[in-house]
Amino acid sequence: MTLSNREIANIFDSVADMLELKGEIVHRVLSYRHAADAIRETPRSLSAMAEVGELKTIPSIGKTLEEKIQEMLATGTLQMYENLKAEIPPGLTEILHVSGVGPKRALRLWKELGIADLGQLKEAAEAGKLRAMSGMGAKTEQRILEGIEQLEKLKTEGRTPLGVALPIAQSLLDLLMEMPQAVNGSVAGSLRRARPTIGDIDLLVASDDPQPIIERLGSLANVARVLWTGPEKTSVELLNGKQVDLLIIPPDRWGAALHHFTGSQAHNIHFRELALEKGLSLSERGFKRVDTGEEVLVATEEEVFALVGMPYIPPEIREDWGEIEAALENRLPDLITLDDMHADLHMHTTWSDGTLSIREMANAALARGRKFIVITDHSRSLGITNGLSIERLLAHQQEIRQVDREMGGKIRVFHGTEMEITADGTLDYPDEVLEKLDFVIASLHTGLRQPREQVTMRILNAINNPHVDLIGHPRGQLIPNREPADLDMDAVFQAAKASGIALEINANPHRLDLEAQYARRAVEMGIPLSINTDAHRAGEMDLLHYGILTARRGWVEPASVINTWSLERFLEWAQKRGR
DNA sequence: GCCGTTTTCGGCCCGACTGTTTTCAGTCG
Repeated sequence: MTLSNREIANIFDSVADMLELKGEIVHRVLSYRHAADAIRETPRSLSAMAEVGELKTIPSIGKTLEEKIQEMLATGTLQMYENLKAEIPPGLTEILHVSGVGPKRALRLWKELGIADLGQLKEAAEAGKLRAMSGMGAKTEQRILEGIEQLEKLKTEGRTPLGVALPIAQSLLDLLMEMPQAVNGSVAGSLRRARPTIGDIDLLVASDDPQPIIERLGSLANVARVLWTGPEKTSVELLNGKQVDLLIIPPDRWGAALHHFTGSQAHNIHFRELALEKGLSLSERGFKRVDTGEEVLVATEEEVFALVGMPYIPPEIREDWGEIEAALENRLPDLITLDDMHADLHMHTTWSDGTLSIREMANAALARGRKFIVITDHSRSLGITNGLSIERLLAHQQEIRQVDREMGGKIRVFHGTEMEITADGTLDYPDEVLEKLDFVIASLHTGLRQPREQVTMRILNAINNPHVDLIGHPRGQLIPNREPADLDMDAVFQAAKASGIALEINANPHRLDLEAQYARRAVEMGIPLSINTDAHRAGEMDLLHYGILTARRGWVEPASVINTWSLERFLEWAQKRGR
């Protein structure tokens, strides 16, 4: 059984933890961590890359780690890891992830108190045994207990989906920006980069008078308690348990601060190295000339980039996935925006599990400026959604044609389906039915936990059917708690490329599927993408921007997305696909 | 362990906060 990318990344992270506990130099530890992160963000399978000798094209993978990956692929294990596990109790790496416990403390907890896992740490802290150690007091003990609580909560609840955090953050920020002292404001952190899930909500406000703004946040209705407050920052916990960190920045330092707190950390490190090459040391407070020590304040992010000699890099792609090199060479992508979109090719009505009629959905789409839509109710085998029998599918078409006529050309309404790829891989409607439809989506909703070969075979079968135009939410993940299906994405992309089919970026914030790195790979291979809301009610049509954010993270330009095409071009493309 | 128009060795971002110190190590983002 070949190890997956995820499993290999997890082993590298464990190795990093154990090396850190052993007191290994920090840069060696970081090499393993960076490699683990890079592997998680790699859209191709390591085994396929190993076969063609391309492992070293992954950033942070050099000769040594390439060999270790090859060893894992060949043997299913890593001897070095096994040796480390014999030396360091594996449970000890768990307590390394408690906030307030680093490698030094973890090691001392083990050696001096015999604590080897999270449970033992909790027990000892509750019994007040930690404060006996030199350098540890009651406060540290308390902080560790809170850290354990936080970690346990994260395990049960998972991270916060973007679609939950962003509206909360934006509404809090709007309230703070009503203050006369607030000059400028932004969400920051992974939320501004639009990662699919985030930890804490980071807010930045520019002002010369922090206190009133800090007090305002603490007094808002959905704030449960103030966790901590200082002269320029504060942390609060919302009623829903989410933590919000607010930082107030002097307006003349805004650019540097916003850049710093947007990250990612990897982007910042790389960017600062470049700044140093230009004799500039960059921190969240601004630049400093290395030779004279003179401060150079930057009020806008544009100036931050300009001082290091590059154009503005949009926040969504600041992950150190090559954006800095691209900026230096003036080949940043012209990222897609919401304004580029004028079609939605995936939505449901009361014919299956939607809440509005075809007519109501058409009007809702028209009100949002869409020029054409496809009604794609579920197919017959998905009984729980009231999926359409062939007879109902044909009646469905009649009503759609009627609504399309009624709309008088203000918006075009087409007839499609979101057809099940059933558990045995057959498609839910025969070809002679599919060829009557304007547009066919095929999706997996069942059997997502099947073994890799089986689930991949099913999706390839759909891709290879000439009547299928789009694979809906290809990986089947649900954010934050359902993992994607174990698909061989290299095979999926190759088949998609060969068949000319499109792949979806499902805009629903619980899906965001394809995720950014896969979207980017698809574009690189010349596979068309389609960004759709999968709306079951009118309001869900307003979630389109999450799909746009995801596409932007994947370096997607408008031309790669069929929803940006003219009606004529879309129809011509769909015609060519077997009908 | 990675990486390279100041390359194959010697670097590897930067500052703030915390608690327990007696001048700073450890941790965090």
